[in-house]
Amino acid sequence: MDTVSELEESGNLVDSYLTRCPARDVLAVLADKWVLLVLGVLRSGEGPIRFNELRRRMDGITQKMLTRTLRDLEREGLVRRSVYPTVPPRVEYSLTPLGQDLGRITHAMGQWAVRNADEITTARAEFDERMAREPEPISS
Amino acid sequence: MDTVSELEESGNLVDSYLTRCPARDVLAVLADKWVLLVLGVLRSGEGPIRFNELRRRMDGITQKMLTRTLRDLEREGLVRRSVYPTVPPRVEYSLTPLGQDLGRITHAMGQWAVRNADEITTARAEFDERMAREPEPISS
DNA sequence: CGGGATCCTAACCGATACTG
DNA sequence: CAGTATCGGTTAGGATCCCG
Repeated sequence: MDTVSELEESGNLVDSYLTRCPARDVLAVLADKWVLLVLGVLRSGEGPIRFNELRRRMDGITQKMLTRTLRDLEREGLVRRSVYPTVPPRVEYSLTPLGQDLGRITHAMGQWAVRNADEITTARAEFDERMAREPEPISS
Repeated sequence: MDTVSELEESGNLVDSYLTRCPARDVLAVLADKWVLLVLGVLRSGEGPIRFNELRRRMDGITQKMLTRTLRDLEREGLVRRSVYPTVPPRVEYSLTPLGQDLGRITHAMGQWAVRNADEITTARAEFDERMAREPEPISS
């Protein structure tokens, strides 16, 4: 019962995350573009991924942000960090079962973004052009 | 076959939103706690919702952020804004079909956060305590 | 009622340099 | 390789006042 479509049925809990509560705090942590991307990369591979490999797979992230994001995810129990004290050092990251569970949902979001990117880009352009023509909202 | 290049050459599906692209830009917009919450509130109701009603349903958001978030979502074609030039003014917000589609996924994220909030809170506490006891990472 | 316009502060985050 | 530490610019966003 982990799929999005099945989860969608459980509307009984009636959005209890909309008010200030621990669940909403969790949601606030997930609402981060780097978090979404890191989860995406980690779940896309077959096994653990090393730090710089991870970084190479994510165009645009700085070392600082990747470190911080991984640390946060590890703290939340979504990512496991394995250190092998060799030289040079070797640190591998992978998703915990909890992280894999969440990864299914974030991956669905990513796929949704891919599918609808064009439509959204178009909508954005139309909106901007409407605003350019009608500086003040006209009441029809 | 451990390397990325080999994985890519083998024709494995690579999440196309992980690299810089329009889809990733879309994802970055969705990666916002207010966006997630607004979508959650809009889809929870049965019909259009007025501005202050929306605000009341979301504990903690300021008028400024709600206005900006709604404007962004309208720009992306996810939210429809209907103005009735009565006095006092009446402005109603609702999800477009595209917004409803996305709302199913974000709602799944919200529900996931509700289900796993306790586990994450616990993991967080354990992590913090481990860091307090082991200031330097121990290789074991 | 549904915002817009300002001011102002905390935080974010990139860039850079250093380390085991 | 996989980070930590620090500086500094930019911004997010809260608080407040105002308006049609």
